[in-house]
Amino acid sequence: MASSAGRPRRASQELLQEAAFELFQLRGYRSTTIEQIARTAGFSRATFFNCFSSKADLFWLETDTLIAALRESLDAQLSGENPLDLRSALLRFATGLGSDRIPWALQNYRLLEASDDLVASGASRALELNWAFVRYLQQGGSIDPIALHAQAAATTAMLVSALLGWIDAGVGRGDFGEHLAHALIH
Amino acid sequence: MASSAGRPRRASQELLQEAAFELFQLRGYRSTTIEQIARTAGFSRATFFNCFSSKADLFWLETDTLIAALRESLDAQLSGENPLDLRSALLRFATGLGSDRIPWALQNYRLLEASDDLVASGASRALELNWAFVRYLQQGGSIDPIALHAQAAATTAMLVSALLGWIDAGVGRGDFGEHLAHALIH
DNA sequence: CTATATTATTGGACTCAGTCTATTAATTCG
DNA sequence: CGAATTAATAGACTGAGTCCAATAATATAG
Repeated sequence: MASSAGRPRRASQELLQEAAFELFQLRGYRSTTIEQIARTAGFSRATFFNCFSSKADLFWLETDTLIAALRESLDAQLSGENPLDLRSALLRFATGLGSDRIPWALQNYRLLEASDDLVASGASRALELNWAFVRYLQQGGSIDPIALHAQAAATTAMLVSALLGWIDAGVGRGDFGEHLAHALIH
Repeated sequence: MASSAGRPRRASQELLQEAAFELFQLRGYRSTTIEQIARTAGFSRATFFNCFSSKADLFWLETDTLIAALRESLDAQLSGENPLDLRSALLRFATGLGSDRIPWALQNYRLLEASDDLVASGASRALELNWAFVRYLQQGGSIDPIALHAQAAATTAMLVSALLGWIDAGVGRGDFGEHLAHALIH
């Protein structure tokens, strides 16, 4: 078996992330160096780059799995009998979403302002969502491609806007689905 | 007079930009170093940072003046007698816009994919537009703030989507206003 | 038990962006 | 001519990200 050969793994994304978030809260994202993160977790800088390809990727770890879940949910819709329209499919996914499943990175999204690489990597996540929505709309009725891309982009923007607004609402915020329903016009 | 004292300026943003775009087309954005740009224009790396605070700022120079023009146009609307709604105000601005006034950077927006700092700086331009739209909508009717922010975000996204689609349409593309009218739903 | 293959960890060198400081060069004004 | 002012520059520094060579820890084959 190939998985049990060679020197066993000691480092993991989770261990590094744990150390990183502690330091981020202490000194902020920007002034926390990769060297510090790695050493705090008990590893070397080189090992950090065995687990993550950048400091920003570490930041988005949990968010990426949430996005993957959303994409799977959309795929499941499409392969079902009567797929919902995009708006309804998003609302269904959002309704099941408790405050406790929101990634640390999203809860602390204000950190984004502090660093260029965070903005860039955040934007690339938004673009990934956008492509998923484009594909979803393409499966539905055949619209003018310009309008289709515009609608996907609008949906992405409204989703992100709603998410950040919901997070800003603080601990007393209700269900995300309800909040999203207000934002997703048409 | 303070403007005529001291050593006269030789370097300018325009000179550096000219050299940069030539190199970008030759070797791409990422593999063109600031040192190369500065030396090609006949200056030192240090002087580059007297004119631009980053490599990305150089890229967006013309685009920033276009955005400023749009913002002025919106401000003029708001201070007039009967301000148009946001959609109409954007369409009016877009209609006067010929292919020749599109910045080099936007025409070559595919370079964005090559580099993180370009994505980040592009995203910050989009956010700037978004804030302008938020302010514009706030002057109009008083809507639910969630819906207002969502609509501003949607408008920003549709505008960018339409712009890139229009650029992709190539030399035969018609007026931008017409293209934008298809994308700006509701 | 020993040799070997395999994989993880590490150190170190390198490039480039961006920041900062001190120095030098070119000009105007008194 | 000298002083003040401002531009250009060199050079050192930090930190991200890449790359490679060396080493350490395991499994397995002989």
